[in-house]
Amino acid sequence: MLPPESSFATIDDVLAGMRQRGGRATPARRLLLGVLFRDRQHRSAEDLAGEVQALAPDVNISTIYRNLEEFVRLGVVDRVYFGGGPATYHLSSGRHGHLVCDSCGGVTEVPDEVFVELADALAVRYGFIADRHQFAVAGLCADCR
Amino acid sequence: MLPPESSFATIDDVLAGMRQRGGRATPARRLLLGVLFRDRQHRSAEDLAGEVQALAPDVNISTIYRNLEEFVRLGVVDRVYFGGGPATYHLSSGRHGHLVCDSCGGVTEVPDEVFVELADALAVRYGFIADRHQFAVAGLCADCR
DNA sequence: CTCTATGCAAATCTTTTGCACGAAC
DNA sequence: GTTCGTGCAAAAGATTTGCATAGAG
Repeated sequence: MLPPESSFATIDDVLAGMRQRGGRATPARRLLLGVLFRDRQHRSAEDLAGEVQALAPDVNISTIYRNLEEFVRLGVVDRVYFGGGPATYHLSSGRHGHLVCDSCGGVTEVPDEVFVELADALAVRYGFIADRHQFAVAGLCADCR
Repeated sequence: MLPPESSFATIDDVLAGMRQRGGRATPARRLLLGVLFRDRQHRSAEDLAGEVQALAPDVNISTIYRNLEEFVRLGVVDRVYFGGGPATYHLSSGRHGHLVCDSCGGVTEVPDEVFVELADALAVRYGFIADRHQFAVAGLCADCR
């Protein structure tokens, strides 16, 4: 019943997946994937662009956006919106939720199990299928309250 | 233990609250409150501006933003961010969560009870105090799946 | 050689801000 | 009369798009 975990374990896996769809393995994609695989934190498109540009200064941010979009479609990357700020992206790893602190902006990842009960209740009572990759709860973290 | 429900039942209640803080009861505020009280749906600042401007065409959208900000601070209005779109605002009514459909964009309000269990679990296990006015879960609604 | 991806610039959309004037108290 | 609120215009931040060209297959 659970949807499968991402089947892309390496950068070349992803690029192979893109080629199957008629896409191409470009240096910009390789670099962006390198940055995404190197560190699984939640980063904005601008952050990611900065890290890619440290390696290849003329990769444009519009290329970053276009490729992130593509990776999200492929299921390689999750996009999560926190509050009003920019979207954040991270490698689609184990299903998890996000606790976003309104005060310090910090993000805590919490395992999926915590949300199972809620997700089931929503399914049963409202016929609503929660997207478990996008769970984000706003509030105050332990440090800030 | 539960924080109190909003103590502003009418437009004049709110304006009185503003005066206590050294603020003023202006026509623009009265109109915006009128629009907010008339219909408790979730609307963007632009939507609200449109409805106010139908009554007073030269109320500027920056005034709408400034007043919404003020109302949020006062606890009169809740601001909720859905996905990447514009923030939505609605009168701070009974505590509730939001189910946002990724497909049709519809918003379903669900009573707070559904989230109590999760909020308690987050508090106990992570020391995280969830903001119950901002609960928003993304997924697919009953109609769209 | 073909067609996709990229760089660059400009456009779009949402929200915020500076400033001078008008209005509430 | 003060001080706060407003309109207007401009700025700011995030993201998207058009177009000509470079480059992957």
